[in-house]
Amino acid sequence: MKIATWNVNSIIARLPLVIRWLEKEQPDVLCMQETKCSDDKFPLLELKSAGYDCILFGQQSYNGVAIISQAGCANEIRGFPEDDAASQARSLMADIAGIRLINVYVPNGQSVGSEKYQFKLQWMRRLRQLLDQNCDPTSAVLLCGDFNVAPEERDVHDPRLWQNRILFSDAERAALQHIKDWGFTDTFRLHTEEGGHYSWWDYRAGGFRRNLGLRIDHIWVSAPLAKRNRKTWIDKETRAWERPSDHAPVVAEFE
DNA sequence: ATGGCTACTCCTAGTAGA
Repeated sequence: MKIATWNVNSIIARLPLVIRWLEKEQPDVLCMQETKCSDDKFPLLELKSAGYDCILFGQQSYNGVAIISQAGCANEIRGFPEDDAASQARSLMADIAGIRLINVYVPNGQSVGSEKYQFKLQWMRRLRQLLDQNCDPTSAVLLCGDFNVAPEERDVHDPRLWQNRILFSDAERAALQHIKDWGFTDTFRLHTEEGGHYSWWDYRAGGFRRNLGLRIDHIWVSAPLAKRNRKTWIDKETRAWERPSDHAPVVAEFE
Protein backbone atom coordinates (compact mmCIF):
# COMPACT_ATOMS: atom_id res chain seq x y z
CA MET A 1 0.00 0.00 0.00
CA LYS A 2 1.63 3.20 -1.20
CA ILE A 3 0.21 6.61 -0.25
CA ALA A 4 1.68 9.90 -1.48
CA THR A 5 1.17 13.63 -1.02
CA TRP A 6 2.19 16.32 -3.51
CA ASN A 7 1.57 20.05 -3.75
CA VAL A 8 1.36 20.19 -7.53
CA ASN A 9 0.96 24.00 -7.87
CA SER A 10 -1.85 23.79 -10.49
CA ILE A 11 -3.10 20.40 -11.71
CA ILE A 12 -3.70 21.82 -15.19
CA ALA A 13 -0.15 23.19 -15.55
CA ARG A 14 1.31 20.04 -13.95
CA LEU A 15 -0.82 17.31 -15.55
CA PRO A 16 1.97 15.89 -17.79
CA LEU A 17 4.30 15.60 -14.79
CA VAL A 18 1.61 14.10 -12.56
CA ILE A 19 0.79 11.44 -15.18
CA ARG A 20 4.49 10.71 -15.67
CA TRP A 21 4.98 10.41 -11.92
CA LEU A 22 1.96 8.11 -11.47
CA GLU A 23 3.34 5.82 -14.16
CA LYS A 24 6.75 5.76 -12.49
CA GLU A 25 5.64 5.34 -8.88
CA GLN A 26 2.21 3.63 -9.16
CA PRO A 27 0.90 4.85 -5.79
CA ASP A 28 -2.43 3.45 -4.55
CA VAL A 29 -3.41 6.93 -3.40
CA LEU A 30 -2.15 10.42 -4.23
CA CYS A 31 -3.28 13.45 -2.25
CA MET A 32 -2.75 16.70 -4.14
CA GLN A 33 -2.81 20.31 -2.97
CA GLU A 34 -3.00 23.64 -4.79
CA THR A 35 -4.88 22.12 -7.71
CA LYS A 36 -6.02 25.71 -8.44
CA CYS A 37 -9.07 24.79 -10.49
CA SER A 38 -12.81 24.42 -10.04
CA ASP A 39 -14.20 20.87 -10.04
CA ASP A 40 -15.68 21.22 -13.55
CA LYS A 41 -12.21 21.97 -14.99
CA PHE A 42 -10.42 19.09 -13.24
CA PRO A 43 -8.82 16.60 -15.70
CA LEU A 44 -10.88 13.59 -14.56
CA LEU A 45 -10.66 11.69 -17.86
CA GLU A 46 -6.87 11.83 -18.08
CA LEU A 47 -6.53 10.53 -14.53
CA LYS A 48 -9.18 7.86 -15.14
CA SER A 49 -7.08 6.64 -18.10
CA ALA A 50 -4.12 6.43 -15.73
CA GLY A 51 -6.22 4.18 -13.46
CA TYR A 52 -7.40 6.64 -10.80
CA ASP A 53 -10.76 7.77 -9.45
CA CYS A 54 -10.86 11.30 -8.06
CA ILE A 55 -12.58 13.06 -5.22
CA LEU A 56 -12.37 16.82 -5.40
CA PHE A 57 -12.68 19.95 -3.36
CA GLY A 58 -11.61 22.56 -5.87
CA GLN A 59 -11.62 26.32 -6.20
CA GLN A 60 -10.79 28.63 -9.10
CA SER A 61 -7.23 30.04 -9.12
CA TYR A 62 -6.41 29.40 -5.46
CA ASN A 63 -6.11 26.44 -3.09
CA GLY A 64 -7.95 23.26 -4.06
CA VAL A 65 -7.34 19.69 -2.86
CA ALA A 66 -7.95 16.32 -4.50
CA ILE A 67 -7.51 12.67 -3.59
CA ILE A 68 -7.00 10.24 -6.43
CA SER A 69 -7.11 6.54 -5.72
CA GLN A 70 -7.04 3.12 -7.34
CA ALA A 71 -9.42 1.93 -4.59
CA GLY A 72 -12.91 3.25 -3.80
CA CYS A 73 -13.61 6.20 -1.48
CA ALA A 74 -16.42 6.61 1.07
CA ASN A 75 -17.62 9.03 3.77
CA GLU A 76 -16.19 12.13 2.16
CA ILE A 77 -15.98 15.40 4.15
CA ARG A 78 -15.11 18.56 2.21
CA GLY A 79 -13.51 21.29 4.35
CA PHE A 80 -14.93 22.09 7.77
CA PRO A 81 -18.57 20.89 7.86
CA GLU A 82 -19.82 24.12 9.49
CA ASP A 83 -18.33 26.33 6.73
CA ASP A 84 -20.39 27.52 3.77
CA ALA A 85 -19.75 26.67 0.11
CA ALA A 86 -17.68 29.83 -0.47
CA SER A 87 -15.01 28.86 2.10
CA GLN A 88 -11.43 28.17 1.02
CA ALA A 89 -10.93 24.65 -0.40
CA ARG A 90 -8.20 23.31 1.87
CA SER A 91 -9.14 19.91 3.30
CA LEU A 92 -10.68 16.67 2.15
CA MET A 93 -11.33 13.59 4.28
CA ALA A 94 -12.35 10.12 3.09
CA ASP A 95 -12.17 6.43 3.96
CA ILE A 96 -9.94 4.55 1.52
CA ALA A 97 -8.83 0.91 1.85
CA GLY A 98 -9.63 0.83 5.57
CA ILE A 99 -7.78 4.08 6.30
CA ARG A 100 -9.34 7.37 7.38
CA LEU A 101 -7.40 9.78 5.23
CA ILE A 102 -7.24 13.58 5.58
CA ASN A 103 -5.60 15.67 2.85
CA VAL A 104 -4.79 19.25 3.90
CA TYR A 105 -3.46 22.43 2.37
CA VAL A 106 -2.68 24.55 5.44
CA PRO A 107 -2.74 28.32 4.75
CA ASN A 108 0.60 29.94 4.00
CA GLY A 109 0.17 32.80 6.48
CA GLN A 110 2.10 35.39 4.42
CA SER A 111 4.04 37.00 7.29
CA VAL A 112 4.18 36.71 11.07
CA GLY A 113 1.51 38.88 12.70
CA SER A 114 -0.49 39.53 9.52
CA GLU A 115 -4.21 38.89 9.12
CA LYS A 116 -3.40 35.80 7.06
CA TYR A 117 -1.12 34.60 9.85
CA GLN A 118 -4.00 34.77 12.34
CA PHE A 119 -6.19 32.93 9.82
CA LYS A 120 -3.54 30.23 9.51
CA LEU A 121 -3.30 29.68 13.28
CA GLN A 122 -7.09 29.60 13.61
CA TRP A 123 -7.36 27.18 10.67
CA MET A 124 -4.87 24.85 12.38
CA ARG A 125 -6.89 24.95 15.62
CA ARG A 126 -9.99 24.04 13.63
CA LEU A 127 -8.18 21.13 11.96
CA ARG A 128 -7.46 19.73 15.42
CA GLN A 129 -11.18 20.05 16.27
CA LEU A 130 -12.11 18.30 13.01
CA LEU A 131 -9.87 15.38 14.03
CA ASP A 132 -11.32 15.32 17.56
CA GLN A 133 -14.85 15.15 16.17
CA ASN A 134 -14.42 12.78 13.20
CA CYS A 135 -11.45 10.47 13.79
CA ASP A 136 -10.39 7.82 16.29
CA PRO A 137 -6.69 7.67 17.26
CA THR A 138 -6.93 3.93 18.00
CA SER A 139 -7.89 3.19 14.37
CA ALA A 140 -5.97 3.68 11.11
CA VAL A 141 -5.81 7.44 10.42
CA LEU A 142 -3.48 9.22 8.00
CA LEU A 143 -3.10 13.01 7.83
CA CYS A 144 -1.01 14.31 4.96
CA GLY A 145 -0.46 17.33 2.79
CA ASP A 146 1.24 20.69 2.61
CA PHE A 147 1.36 21.81 6.27
CA ASN A 148 3.26 25.01 5.48
CA VAL A 149 5.19 24.60 8.74
CA ALA A 150 8.65 23.10 9.24
CA PRO A 151 8.52 21.19 12.55
CA GLU A 152 12.15 21.38 13.70
CA GLU A 153 15.48 23.10 13.07
CA ARG A 154 16.74 20.07 11.15
CA ASP A 155 13.87 20.61 8.69
CA VAL A 156 15.12 24.09 7.71
CA HIS A 157 18.23 24.84 5.63
CA ASP A 158 19.17 27.87 7.75
CA PRO A 159 17.32 27.88 11.11
CA ARG A 160 18.91 31.18 12.14
CA LEU A 161 17.66 32.92 9.01
CA TRP A 162 14.18 31.40 9.40
CA GLN A 163 13.93 32.03 13.16
CA ASN A 164 10.41 33.38 13.83
CA ARG A 165 9.70 33.93 10.15
CA ILE A 166 6.65 32.60 8.38
CA LEU A 167 6.64 28.76 8.11
CA PHE A 168 8.92 28.43 11.15
CA SER A 169 7.61 30.81 13.82
CA ASP A 170 7.08 29.62 17.40
CA ALA A 171 3.28 29.96 17.24
CA GLU A 172 3.04 27.97 14.00
CA ARG A 173 5.26 25.22 15.37
CA ALA A 174 3.17 25.10 18.56
CA ALA A 175 -0.04 24.86 16.50
CA LEU A 176 1.54 22.05 14.48
CA GLN A 177 2.53 20.23 17.67
CA HIS A 178 -1.03 20.57 19.00
CA ILE A 179 -2.32 18.78 15.88
CA LYS A 180 0.37 16.12 16.27
CA ASP A 181 -0.60 15.64 19.94
CA TRP A 182 -3.95 14.28 18.73
CA GLY A 183 -1.98 11.05 18.28
CA PHE A 184 0.20 11.29 15.17
CA THR A 185 3.66 10.10 14.25
CA ASP A 186 5.68 11.76 11.48
CA THR A 187 6.38 8.77 9.21
CA PHE A 188 9.43 10.42 7.62
CA ARG A 189 11.15 10.58 11.02
CA LEU A 190 10.53 6.86 11.63
CA HIS A 191 13.26 6.17 9.10
CA THR A 192 15.49 9.24 8.76
CA GLU A 193 17.12 11.21 11.57
CA GLU A 194 19.46 13.63 9.83
CA GLY A 195 18.61 17.09 8.55
CA GLY A 196 19.00 18.39 5.01
CA HIS A 197 15.89 16.62 3.67
CA TYR A 198 13.37 19.07 2.25
CA SER A 199 10.08 18.89 0.35
CA TRP A 200 9.95 22.48 -0.95
CA TRP A 201 12.55 24.72 -2.59
CA ASP A 202 12.02 28.31 -3.77
CA TYR A 203 11.87 28.67 -7.55
CA ARG A 204 14.14 31.71 -7.25
CA ALA A 205 17.88 32.01 -6.87
CA GLY A 206 18.68 28.36 -7.58
CA GLY A 207 17.01 27.21 -4.37
CA PHE A 208 16.85 23.58 -5.47
CA ARG A 209 20.33 23.45 -6.97
CA ARG A 210 21.76 24.81 -3.69
CA ASN A 211 19.40 22.64 -1.57
CA LEU A 212 17.98 25.70 0.22
CA GLY A 213 14.68 24.18 1.22
CA LEU A 214 12.19 23.39 3.95
CA ARG A 215 10.48 20.16 4.96
CA ILE A 216 6.87 21.34 5.10
CA ASP A 217 5.01 18.45 3.41
CA HIS A 218 4.25 15.59 5.74
CA ILE A 219 2.61 12.19 6.11
CA TRP A 220 1.48 11.63 9.68
CA VAL A 221 -0.25 8.50 10.98
CA SER A 222 -2.00 7.13 14.07
CA ALA A 223 -0.32 4.36 16.11
CA PRO A 224 -1.90 1.37 14.30
CA LEU A 225 -0.57 2.69 10.97
CA ALA A 226 2.83 3.68 12.35
CA LYS A 227 3.44 -0.02 13.03
CA ARG A 228 2.74 -0.82 9.39
CA ASN A 229 4.93 1.93 7.86
CA ARG A 230 7.88 0.29 6.09
CA LYS A 231 9.35 3.25 4.22
CA THR A 232 8.76 6.99 3.81
CA TRP A 233 10.76 9.20 1.48
CA ILE A 234 10.77 12.47 -0.43
CA ASP A 235 10.94 11.98 -4.19
CA LYS A 236 13.45 14.75 -4.80
CA GLU A 237 14.10 13.62 -8.38
CA THR A 238 10.75 15.02 -9.47
CA ARG A 239 11.80 18.56 -8.51
CA ALA A 240 14.55 18.36 -11.19
CA TRP A 241 12.11 17.44 -13.97
CA GLU A 242 11.19 20.03 -16.58
CA ARG A 243 8.56 22.59 -15.46
CA PRO A 244 8.37 21.20 -11.91
CA SER A 245 6.18 22.12 -8.98
CA ASP A 246 8.17 23.89 -6.26
CA HIS A 247 7.25 20.94 -3.99
CA ALA A 248 8.37 17.32 -4.30
CA PRO A 249 6.10 14.33 -3.58
CA VAL A 250 6.36 12.54 -0.22
CA VAL A 251 5.63 8.81 -0.35
CA ALA A 252 4.84 6.31 2.42
CA GLU A 253 4.64 2.53 2.07
CA PHE A 254 2.51 0.41 4.41
CA GLU A 255 2.33 -3.31 4.99
C1' DA B 1 17.04 40.06 -0.82
C1' DT B 2 11.92 44.78 0.93
C1' DG B 3 12.37 38.98 -3.65
C1' DG B 4 15.98 36.27 -7.50
C1' DC B 5 10.43 32.44 -10.10
C1' DT B 6 5.96 30.53 -11.47
C1' DA B 7 1.01 30.44 -12.09
C1' DC B 8 -3.07 32.58 -11.81
C1' DT B 9 -6.60 36.18 -13.94
C1' DC B 10 -12.89 39.54 -16.79
C1' DC B 11 -4.55 38.50 -19.08
C1' DT B 12 0.27 42.34 -21.06
C1' DA B 13 0.08 44.11 -14.36
C1' DG B 14 -1.21 42.86 -10.03
C1' DT B 15 -1.73 39.12 -6.61
C1' DA B 16 -0.19 35.08 -4.28
C1' DG B 17 2.71 31.63 -3.00
C1' DA B 18 6.50 29.94 0.74
